[in-house]
Amino acid sequence: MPELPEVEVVRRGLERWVAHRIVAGVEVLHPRAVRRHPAGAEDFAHRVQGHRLGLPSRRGKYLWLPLQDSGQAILAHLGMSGQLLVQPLSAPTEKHLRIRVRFADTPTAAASAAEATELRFVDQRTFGGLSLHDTTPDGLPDVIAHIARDPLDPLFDDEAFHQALRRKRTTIKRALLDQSLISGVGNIYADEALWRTRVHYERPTATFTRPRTAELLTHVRDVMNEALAVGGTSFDSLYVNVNGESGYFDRSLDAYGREGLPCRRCATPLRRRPWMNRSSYYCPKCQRAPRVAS
DNA sequence: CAAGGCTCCTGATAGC
DNA sequence: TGCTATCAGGAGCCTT
Repeated sequence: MPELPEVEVVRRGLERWVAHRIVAGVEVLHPRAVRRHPAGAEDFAHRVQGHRLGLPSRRGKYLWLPLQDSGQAILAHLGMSGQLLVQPLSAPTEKHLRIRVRFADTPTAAASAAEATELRFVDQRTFGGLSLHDTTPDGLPDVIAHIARDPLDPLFDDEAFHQALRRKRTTIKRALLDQSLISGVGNIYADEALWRTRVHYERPTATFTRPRTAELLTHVRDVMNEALAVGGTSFDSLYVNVNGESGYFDRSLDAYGREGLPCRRCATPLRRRPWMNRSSYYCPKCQRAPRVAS
């Protein structure tokens, strides 16, 4: 379940291992992996071939690789289970390999042919994918213009976010997951930030005071930065960095996945509630349910 | 227009 | 043993 910290770990890996390399060829092994590329797999492969990759960027859970001197970028979303792996050419084909990107060069002059690497998009549940898009003057792929800046973006506007919460007629967890208000937050970090702020997931956003919004944003940023520092959250092999390694933040989670376990603040057993086709984990004592509007 | 619900997908796991 | 049901969930799209 890659959210902002996990995607940022992947972005950093791409920056180190594939930036500035020239694409020799692209092989699409599953059409669903390029479903956001309307012209299809063949068109995608053809248009990427021969271009040099620029520095990878990220907004929220989206990341993209600019194609130098083309005004276009390869946009990637990992969905539920997507992985971007930098693998030796000799590595066995993964069971869920969807797209393979070969390069014209080798990473260093000293690297032997056997050590040369390629980029692989592997995705078990096929919610993720790659696509090619024009970029706006500020370098953003045009199809994600509606995605808000994320809380780690220096240009994220805290006051505008607060005002948006005040205007909305919805509840706080829905707002945190609304990528057009704040991007990069998914189910795990939403539950973690709400637990830290002692706020119930169904609190109406219109009740948020400016200090409470500020506190929530601080906790969102803290939990994401702490996760980033240890390589992200991994429950299994579905989320890994570009070298196939797992992160360690799952050991630090206070709410998510802890149904029945004692709250680390007050020892009350945490609860899990079905919510929007997923689950919300919370402490029934620290995070009081809001009074139901009559 | 805003808000909320539906749907895509595969594999692990539980229950019978 | 082998079947079915359930769960994981991001975000585009559809309905209300």
